[in-house]
Amino acid sequence: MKLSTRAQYGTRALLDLAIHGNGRPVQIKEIASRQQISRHYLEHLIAPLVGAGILRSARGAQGGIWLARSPQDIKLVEVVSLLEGPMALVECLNGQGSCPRSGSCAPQDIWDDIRKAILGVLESTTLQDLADRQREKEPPEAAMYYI
Amino acid sequence: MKLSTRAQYGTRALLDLAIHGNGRPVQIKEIASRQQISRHYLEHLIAPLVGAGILRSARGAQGGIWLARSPQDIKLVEVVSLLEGPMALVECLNGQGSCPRSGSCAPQDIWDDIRKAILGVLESTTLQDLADRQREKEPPEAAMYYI
DNA sequence: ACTTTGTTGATTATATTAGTCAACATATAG
DNA sequence: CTATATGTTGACTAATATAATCAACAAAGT
Repeated sequence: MKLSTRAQYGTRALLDLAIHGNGRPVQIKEIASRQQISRHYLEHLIAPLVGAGILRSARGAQGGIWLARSPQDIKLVEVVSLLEGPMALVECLNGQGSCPRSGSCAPQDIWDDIRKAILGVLESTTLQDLADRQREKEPPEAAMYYI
Repeated sequence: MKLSTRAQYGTRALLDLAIHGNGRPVQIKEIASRQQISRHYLEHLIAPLVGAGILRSARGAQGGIWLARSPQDIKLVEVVSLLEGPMALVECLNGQGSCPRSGSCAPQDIWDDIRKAILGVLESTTLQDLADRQREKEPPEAAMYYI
C-alpha cells in the first residue's frame, strides 16, 4: 500500500515553494532540479494544483508558479486527495454498487476506519507545519556562522 | 492508495472461518465459493497464514484449514502486515539509504504519522471484533422464526 | 490403489503508475 | 514585431505490480 509519486512529488514541490518562494514566481524546472524530479513529469502534477487554486502561474519570461494562498491555509488533505484520488482503501467505499456484499460487510467498516484515520492526519497538517518542520531539520546556512 | 486483494481476501477468509469454522477443518474451496474468490488464488494467500501460525491445515479427505488460535487473539495488524507487507507509505520508511534526503525530510514524517495511524486501527481490531460486527449486520437465519 | 485435499512454483494477463515526447499558447524583452 | 522563455496539454511508451491461472506435486484418508 504505497503513496503514488504524484502525491509525494506534489507535496515536495509545494514545500519547496513555501520555503524558496517568497511570493515570487519560481520556474518549474528550478523546483524539479532542486527536488530531483523529472521536469516533464512535475509539469503534469502542477496543472491540477493550479486548477484547484492552490497554485497560480504565469507563462513567458520571468514566469513561473507560486502559492495562491498562505501556507497555513493549505492543508495536506487537499493536496493529497487531489493528486492521489480519494483515500478509500477499497473501491466499495467510493461508489456504491461495486460489491454485492456492501451494506453487510464488517471488513469494510475497518477499511473505512483506516480511511478516516489517514484523513485525520492530513486534515491536521498544513504546508506551514511542513515548512516549519523542514526548517528545524535543515537549519539555514547562517546558523553555521555561530559554531 | 488501495489495499491489495491479498489483504482483503485474506481477511474475509479468516472472518469466514471465525463464523463458519467452529474449530473443524473447512475446505478452501468452500470458503472460496462462499466468499466469491478464485480458489487457486486463495490457496496462495492461505499458505503464508499457515506459515505464520494463524491457520492450521490438514491434507487429504476431510482435510481443510482452521484457525490456530482463538479469534480474540488474532489482531488484524498481523494478518494485513503479512499479506500486504509493511504499511510504510513510502519506500524510505522501510530500508534506509533508499533516498538521499532521508534524515532531513519533513514529508517523510507525515507519511510515518499516517503509517502509525493505520497500524493503530489494525492493532486495536481482532478477528473476534470483526465477527461480532458481522453478526450484527447479518443476523442469523434463526432470528427469522421470531418475526 | 484411489480419491481428496492442501502445497508449491511457473507462467500469463491486466491494470496502474511513471515517465517521455512533441505540439501548442502566452508572456516578456529587445 | 520578432525572438525567446516559460507554462499547458495530450498522446504515447515503458516499467512495475497485482491478480489470476495452470500444472505438477505431496500427504492424508477410505
